[in-house]
Amino acid sequence: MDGPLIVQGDASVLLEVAAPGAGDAREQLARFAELVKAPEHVHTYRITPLSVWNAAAAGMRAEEMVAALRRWSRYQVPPAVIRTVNDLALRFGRVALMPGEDGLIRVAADSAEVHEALAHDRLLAPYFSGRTDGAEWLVPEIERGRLKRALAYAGWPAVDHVGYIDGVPLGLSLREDAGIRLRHYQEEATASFLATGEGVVVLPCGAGKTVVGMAVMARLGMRTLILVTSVTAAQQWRAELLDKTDLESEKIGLYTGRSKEIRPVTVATYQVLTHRTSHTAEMPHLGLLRRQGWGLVIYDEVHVLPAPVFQTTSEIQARRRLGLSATLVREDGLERDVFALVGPKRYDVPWKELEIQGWIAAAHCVEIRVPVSRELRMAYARAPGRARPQVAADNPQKRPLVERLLSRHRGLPVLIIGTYVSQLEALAAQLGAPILTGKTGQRRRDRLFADFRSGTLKVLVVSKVANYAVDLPDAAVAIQVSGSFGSRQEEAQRLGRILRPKSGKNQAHFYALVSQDTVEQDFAERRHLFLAEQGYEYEILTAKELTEGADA
DNA sequence: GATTCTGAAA
DNA sequence: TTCCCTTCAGAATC
Repeated sequence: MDGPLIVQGDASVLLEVAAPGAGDAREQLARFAELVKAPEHVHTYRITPLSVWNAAAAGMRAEEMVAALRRWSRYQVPPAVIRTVNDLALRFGRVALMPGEDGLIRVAADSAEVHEALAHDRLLAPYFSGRTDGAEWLVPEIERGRLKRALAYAGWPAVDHVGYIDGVPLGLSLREDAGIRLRHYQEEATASFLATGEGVVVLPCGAGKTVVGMAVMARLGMRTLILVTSVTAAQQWRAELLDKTDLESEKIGLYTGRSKEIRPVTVATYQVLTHRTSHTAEMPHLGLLRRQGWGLVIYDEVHVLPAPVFQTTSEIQARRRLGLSATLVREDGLERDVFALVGPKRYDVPWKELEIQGWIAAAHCVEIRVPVSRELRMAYARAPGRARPQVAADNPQKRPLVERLLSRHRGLPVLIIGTYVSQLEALAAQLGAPILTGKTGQRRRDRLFADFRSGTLKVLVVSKVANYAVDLPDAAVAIQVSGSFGSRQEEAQRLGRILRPKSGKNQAHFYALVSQDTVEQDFAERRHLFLAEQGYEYEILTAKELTEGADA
């Protein structure tokens, strides 16, 4: 009677963090349930259709999910929850899409009941009004994507056996002679993607997602379109391709605002694809995605894939599609579109596991509750709701704590990260550290990065550029002095800045400074979700405890 | 032709 | 709910 899980009838699951076996329980639970709350002692997970389907797509069976609940549950698992898990997991794959003739695909349910359910679903009616062939529906191939999306929203995610068209052949291979080898998890990720030809591979920052992309390209040997979030990321993909594969430089093209090269391997920004001159104008570059010849489309950072790209993606279901991401979490609720149109999750690995194997650094995460002076408390109370986050963040009592942390980690490279430029500018001036914001020109950026990398510069203050700048050097310590509206993605990015393996003790430190009893504390709690999801424990300290602890 | 600036969009 | 960063195209400048 001391299991770490409490499974409730509404399909929510409570995890008592300190209970024996909590670590193992979480690892198994996280494969098929979604974390929705993560305060100190009891974390709340929810079993959702999408969480179960993604687990099923990644190879987890219904019995394994039920067994995990039974094994770790403190009390008897409610039968309704077992039914829910079984029902959801078994729904995945009850409907199959198969190749047909005359530009049609066949849609088959595996039983009369499922067939009945589909036939009466209003979301699906538009697709099933045409021809049928016995127990199967015949749907035009062009509807393949929209149908899959509708099926996912209707609760019957389809397994797609229609197959893919091959792109124009393109020979390339990884430079194995130069020591470019796949790590075992990269090998597994590549294999699980290639077993189908669509889907998402989830790996932490710094774990070599691009290598998985290149391995897939090499095995397929076809022209490839790679979609990325920024010009810098595009340049990095090209550099990586040149470094790790035998592709010649003239076969790689960059398609951005500046250059419009279309080559056998083309790296394009999402932005250029979705750019339009006015609200109503069409998107002149979106056609790049539809061009003939691509045998593979890679969606880098698929968790930020913009909505218009989904639409076109639904039209190219006959191409192989690989999504790469550090997290499947989206803040806009389009997870189901990623699932239906790019594909389900094919592979992920808990960050903690990579940490144990030494592929990423271990992270010590601490939230420090900073007291709020009377004056600030008054200003906070008077401020209109929308101004409060900034008032709360801009707490002068954070500065001595930052200094404390700096002296504790003297000699290590430290990033001080925040949201509000004015706060950061003041802090940088007080600490005598240089600051990098969006306004900082590329030349100064390069110089700061170089100094930071070489170690002549130990402390760098950065604004939200830290969320975007892929060329920002890694650090061993991150101190977050303000964060925006509880974005889990942001937390993931910022933690990713310190996770690259360290020489010596493979240990990184992440501090979040939060004004006590303000909205900042609520935001922080939401952001922790991401960390807790990956199995990181968050230590919560008061400012007093921090100062006393530092002396010990 | 390359660089730098601008506003708009997201 | 915000603020921030980035990108794009087009125009101006050398």
